[in-house]
Amino acid sequence: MNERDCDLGAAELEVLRVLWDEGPATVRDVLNRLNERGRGLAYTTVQTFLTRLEQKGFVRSNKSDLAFVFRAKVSRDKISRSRLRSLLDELYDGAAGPLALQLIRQERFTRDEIDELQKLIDRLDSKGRKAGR
Amino acid sequence: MNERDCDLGAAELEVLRVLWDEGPATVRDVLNRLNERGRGLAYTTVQTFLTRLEQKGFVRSNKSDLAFVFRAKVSRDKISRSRLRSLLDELYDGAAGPLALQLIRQERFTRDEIDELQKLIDRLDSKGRKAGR
DNA sequence: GGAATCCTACTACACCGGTCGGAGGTCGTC
DNA sequence: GACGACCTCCGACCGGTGTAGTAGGATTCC
Repeated sequence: MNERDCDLGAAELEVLRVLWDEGPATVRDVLNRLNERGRGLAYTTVQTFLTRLEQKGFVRSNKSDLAFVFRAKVSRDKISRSRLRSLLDELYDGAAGPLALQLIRQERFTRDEIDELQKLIDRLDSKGRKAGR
Repeated sequence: MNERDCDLGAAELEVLRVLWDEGPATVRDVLNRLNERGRGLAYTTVQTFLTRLEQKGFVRSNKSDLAFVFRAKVSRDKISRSRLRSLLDELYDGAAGPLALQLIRQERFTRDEIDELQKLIDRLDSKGRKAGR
């Protein structure tokens, strides 16, 4: 679950996202969903991705009535954490500071997100201060 | 400079990092640096990476005295921004909030970084408040 | 001047990820 | 009971990335 991160190609991730967003789905479901989004793929391509995802342990399937139904075995958060970690390691030897600052500077946030961030920073702040002296 | 992001493999990035950290360097310099870090590579492998990086526009070289000297053409920040953006797009359709929260929750920060984060949040906060009402 | 050393250029190869096509089952319908 | 619509399984292809070997020019050093 650590190294596996990079085992996920961009297209495979797209497919996984459909499962996250839509819940359990068949090959055809996923295909339709992707086509709606303008991603033109062949049926068998999607199938390939799903079976590869299953081999890699990101997805599991049950044979239902007519077709296999696939569902995600890993959460978006888990992948996100792992990806984030890789990014930090690859670029900053694991230091989170630079990326965090960049992220806050560069991107936009909602009111709620800002409040939540504020809360988190407060916590860090007080903890740091206590430990620091 | 946008799509190019993914044009950078993990190993290529390692090489680029040496140029960021050490400044301009020859193939041998980079090789030595990587070997010090326990990364065992053949001379020609490093050479391949450097020439590929040059073809892709991430690096440029000048023939100096004996050997070519390579230097980075893109900054770590630029790559970082681009990578971060990809991550956001791939996982959250570009929304920065979830990742920011995760980052702050999951990672550790120095006192200075916390202070800096606090400053940035303050700015967001006041701006948001003004615009919000 | 021949050996050792260093550099560059070119080629090679395997693996992975993105993309499909075809062969061969099952099921509903006319 | 043949046809069409689906589904699954398996194999294939191609480009990119990681990794390296070899050939051959230049420099140095005895």
